Amino acid sequence: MLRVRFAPSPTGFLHIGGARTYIFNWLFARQKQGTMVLRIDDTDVERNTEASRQSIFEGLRWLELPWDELYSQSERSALHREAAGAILAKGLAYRDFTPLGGQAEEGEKDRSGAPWLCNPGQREISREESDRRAAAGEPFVVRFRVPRETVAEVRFGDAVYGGQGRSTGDIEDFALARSDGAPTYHLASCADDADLRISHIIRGQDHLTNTFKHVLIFEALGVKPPEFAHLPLLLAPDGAKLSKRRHGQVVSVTAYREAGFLPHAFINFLSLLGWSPKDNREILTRQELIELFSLDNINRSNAVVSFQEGVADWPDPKAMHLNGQHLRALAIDDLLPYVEAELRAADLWTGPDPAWFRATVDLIRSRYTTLKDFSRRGVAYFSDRFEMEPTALERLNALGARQLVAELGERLAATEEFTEQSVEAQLRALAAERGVKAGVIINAARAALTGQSVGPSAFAVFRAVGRERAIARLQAAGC
RNA sequence: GAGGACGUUGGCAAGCGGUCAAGCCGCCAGACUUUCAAUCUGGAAAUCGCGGGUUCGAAUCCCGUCGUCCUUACCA
Repeated sequence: MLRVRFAPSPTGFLHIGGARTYIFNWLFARQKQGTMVLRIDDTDVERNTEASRQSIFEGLRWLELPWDELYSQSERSALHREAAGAILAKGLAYRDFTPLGGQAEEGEKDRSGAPWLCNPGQREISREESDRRAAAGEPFVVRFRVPRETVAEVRFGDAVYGGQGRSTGDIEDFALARSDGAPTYHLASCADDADLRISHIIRGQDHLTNTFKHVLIFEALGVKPPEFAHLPLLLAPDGAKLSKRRHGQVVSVTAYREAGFLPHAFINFLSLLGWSPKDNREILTRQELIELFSLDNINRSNAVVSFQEGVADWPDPKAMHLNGQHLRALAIDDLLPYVEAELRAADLWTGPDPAWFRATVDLIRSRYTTLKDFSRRGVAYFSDRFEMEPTALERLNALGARQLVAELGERLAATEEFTEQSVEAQLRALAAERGVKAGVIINAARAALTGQSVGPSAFAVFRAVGRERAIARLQAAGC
């Protein structure tokens, strides 16, 4: 049974790198009929925040990619202590009584020589002495006894980066438990992965070198290590790792939601960062993504998210393009709920006639790229609170267009029939009578009806706006 | 400093020893159109980080070098 997990630590909002990791795990799990585990790695009590925890749930829920099981590491500390105790009992770890800060006291770490491996003498303390000092209350940190005498190299295979090996002489005696008894990330993570029977660990490449330690822990626990797949990192345009501090909101998942992204379009965009189906296809449905996803097709090089740094928090242009594509490709009925939510959020929801709403959304969506466009560029369709844009004003001011538009309004008011065909006939008749190009009135009418110089076919706009509102707007534009 | 990973046009990304190095986004132009978008067509943009080597032939193999990133905490 395949089981994967996403294990964020709640120390900041959910960023797009984390979201991509979750997406890859989810896709893999769904493809293999496996289980998606969400585990909040909150072992660092100091840095955890409830807001961050909520941000993770909020972001993940928005993606509409549900997890199957949920855990919090803080609720499993008994398991972690037990694991640390077991490794210690086996002699594969030892207590280090070096006072806290013993290393860092000299200030800057000495980077000029061989790497630090362990504190002198601590490895050799006998079990009896160790037990005695611990019982006496002397503080200690539990360190893994990296088997340098018996094992020359630690190895593991990575589905993305291939076979990895590292000399035990390059692996320091890392901590398993802190002096307050709390487990470290490495221990808690591995103990949980073992207990939760995680079969594949798919995570960021920043953990690639940590994996040697993890392999050691799994083996010490008497468990076969899971399969590993490390993902290339996501970088900012300047090549730096994405960070909230430096790059602001663009790196947070909620920023995309607020920018009017369709969850799936965002997923599609992220799935193409560090992975590709290799067959030129890019606009992919969720089902296609599930079917096509493969660990083998994950790249090894880091990918840059191309947002405009400094200018504004503007998403990657390709993400925008993908969103526009999905906005058009989605079955209209599947799109409606998103548009309704957007209009409600913008206080533009008036509970319109479903058939009208459906037709109108379908009419205008072809030139929109985000959900935000419905509440901004689309205001004139859903409310009367719209403003005349400068370019629209130009249309109205052309060649006495205002008078023509007002007259068209009067003629429409005098007729009962109001269809795209009837309006067009009347408009063209008016143009012919006045010796004006129909286009002038058409463009002016669109401007009067929507406040914009661009938009759908003007006659379709008449139908969408409706007879009463159209007449009123035409006449208002006349004066 | 040490260990590791990576380096194909502005971004994503095909390519895995053999045509003028795919495709997408973005950019420019044309077509279509009552406008815009979409769509279609065309264009500009890469000495495949750099230097050696192997080979009849290298982005693809080898060596070196530079750059970037990761790890090197009682943070995850």
